[in-house]
Amino acid sequence: MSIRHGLLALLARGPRYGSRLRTEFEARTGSAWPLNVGQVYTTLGRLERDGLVVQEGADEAGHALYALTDSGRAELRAWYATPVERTDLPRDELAIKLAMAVGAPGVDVRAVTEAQRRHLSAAIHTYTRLRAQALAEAPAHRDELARLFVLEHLIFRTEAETRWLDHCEARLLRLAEATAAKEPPEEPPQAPPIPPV
Amino acid sequence: MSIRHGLLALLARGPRYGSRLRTEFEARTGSAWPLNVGQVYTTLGRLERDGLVVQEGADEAGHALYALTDSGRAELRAWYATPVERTDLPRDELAIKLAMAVGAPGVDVRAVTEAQRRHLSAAIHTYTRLRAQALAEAPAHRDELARLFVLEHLIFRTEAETRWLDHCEARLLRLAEATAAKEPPEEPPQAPPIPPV
DNA sequence: CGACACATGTAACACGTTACATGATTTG
DNA sequence: CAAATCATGTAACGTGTTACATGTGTCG
Repeated sequence: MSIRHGLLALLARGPRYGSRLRTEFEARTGSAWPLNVGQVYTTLGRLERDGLVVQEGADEAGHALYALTDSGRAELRAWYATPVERTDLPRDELAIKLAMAVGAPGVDVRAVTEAQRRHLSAAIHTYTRLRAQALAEAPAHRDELARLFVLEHLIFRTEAETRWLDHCEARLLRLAEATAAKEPPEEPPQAPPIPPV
Repeated sequence: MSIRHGLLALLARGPRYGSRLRTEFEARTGSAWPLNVGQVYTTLGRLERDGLVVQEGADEAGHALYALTDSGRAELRAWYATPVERTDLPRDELAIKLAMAVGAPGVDVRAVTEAQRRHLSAAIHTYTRLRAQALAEAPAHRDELARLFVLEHLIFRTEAETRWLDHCEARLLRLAEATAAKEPPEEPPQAPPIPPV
């Protein structure tokens, strides 16, 4: 639902045509998440279907303009006002991969984390370079600032992921040492209950 | 694609039936990302369609068993060996929301971050409570450990998001003070070029 | 004129998700 | 026996995504 709301947000500045929405979207997200042009039109179609947007009139240049409806404005207001729920975060692939790797037959958890860590390192490097460059040229207004925020979001997230990997490895090491003497039992008799979240 | 690979990973321990796969999946992800049973069957169907899995034989109890094919094993090996690419991370809704909120008409960025921060706070609280409880009862093996990792992943990520919000607010404040004297220009003449990532 | 970029769609598909429809088995 | 639970599907939909088909300018 990110694209839907992103487009609504851009339309809040006034009517826009499809191609321009793509440009502005990427200007703010800094091409961290590139947006296919076709996607804009399909999404606009669905927004129109749901009554959040109407196609009305045209540009001086003849571009087909889309504008918010009252419902659209209401939806947008609600989006800003409501925090992103913990429950609608998408599944994190890395977390799932590691969760599955623990104790899996023929899987070297260390190799998995190692490979991922290298990748994260490279990513951090790229991000910080971009950030320095973004900061150099006056992080003044609007789009530049938005782009900087997105970039820093990626940096914070990547750093956290790196620290998490370290943490997991450390715990695995400690556990391996602790159970070095007595051979660990192969299979627990029953699956333990799942704690509610 | 997380579910596909998650199921493949679980099948690496041996043939399983659908309902059991769901139980084991949630046992490892700690119900952070609950999995509808129906989803297991639809996904198994698609895995079978793609030749990564075959339905073969039955349980003593008559449960229909699914097993990995060679392709399935290869796919799984590739999954573990390849790091999660930066480019296939899903769009982050919070990042997009903030990027859109910057300088948006009639939007109080501060209110947005404030609401989100409250939510993150509550989440951290819940997570750490669960974590303490998980650590208390011997974080011994397999599923328990996996669940702990997932939980800690959520904690690290949430903390990072909180710090990021702080960071954004601080920057906004500084910027507001700096431009308090001279009124900021409303619209930059041209959209700046998008830096490659 | 030909190449290129811009602008607008649309068709097709993948995955995730839920709701519903059935059997079979257990248990009060 | 009735109710609850387990197990297995399937139908239907939503979003995201890409590939393709055009038209319309512009510029060398």
